[in-house]
Amino acid sequence: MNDKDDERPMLNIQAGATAPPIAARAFDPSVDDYARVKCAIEFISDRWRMQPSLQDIAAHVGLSSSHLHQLFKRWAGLTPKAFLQALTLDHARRLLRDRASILDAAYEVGLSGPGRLHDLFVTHEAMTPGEYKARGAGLRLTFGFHPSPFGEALLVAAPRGLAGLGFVDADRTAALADMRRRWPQASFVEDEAGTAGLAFRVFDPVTWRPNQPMRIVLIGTDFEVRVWEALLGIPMGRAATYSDIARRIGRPKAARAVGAAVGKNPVSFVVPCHRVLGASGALTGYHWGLTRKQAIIGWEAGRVAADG
DNA sequence: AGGGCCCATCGCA
DNA sequence: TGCGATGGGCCCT
Repeated sequence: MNDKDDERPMLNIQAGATAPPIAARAFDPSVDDYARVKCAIEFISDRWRMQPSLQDIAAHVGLSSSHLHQLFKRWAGLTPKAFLQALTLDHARRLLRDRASILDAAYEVGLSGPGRLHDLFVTHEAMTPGEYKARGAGLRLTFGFHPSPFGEALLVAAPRGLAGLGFVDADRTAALADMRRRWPQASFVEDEAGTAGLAFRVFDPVTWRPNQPMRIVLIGTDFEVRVWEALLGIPMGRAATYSDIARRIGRPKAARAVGAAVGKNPVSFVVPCHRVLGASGALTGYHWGLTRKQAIIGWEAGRVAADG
């Protein structure tokens, strides 16, 4: 798949952009610098959920990116980017609290059953093995692009329910190609009006109600479907590790294979593959970009806090 | 063959 | 202690 990893260190050090404000240095650099570093730390702590770029932070404290980078590192001992990641990791670890019992509880309720608070209710069905092997032959899929809190989303609908959800980064073509690759034999028909309602429901938490669950269709191997079903048991605002999922589906040593299956989840966001983390709490990977994973996690943290 | 992994170990501060 | 780096095992496509 096209893994566009947007996690490159984002240091745009242009030759001309490095000149610090000379006037500011003239009187009391240390006090001034301290104030700026403090300001930067507060800024990052405040809005790590949005994953501000180095430039955002620099602009906020009134410095060039490279100057802030150097200054911050000198004072805080690590780069702004590293500091942001530390905050992020700390938050992710908190999400993992009670992760084992979370999956157990979900199982007792019945996967995706009613009773999970603050989440999109989902009923799912898997395609038959024959349908899976056909790679979508004879399957009519409609698709449409719609705005979402995480960039433009591509929704793919099968007659029985939502079959695919992805995101647009550079161009729509790439996102659509990604979906076509999953079911090469299926016919794809653009029907924006047809998928608009689905998109609206998926991304507007106000519309999430147990009495009208979201219907999704899971198309994959046996193993993959079991993994995806297990993902539906992780409540919003919580997280599990790859090995937790492996244990949950009765393959305690298959954590790595679980990782691969999670990565192939066709209905991202609705099947919450973003709630699976490495054992250390690190985010480790996301088909639609790690930054987006972070953004979704942050968005959910905000939702949970909002109606706490 | 090679992954969105994990655990044990081993060096460094 | 607490990290980062490494090596070997593991299991599904």
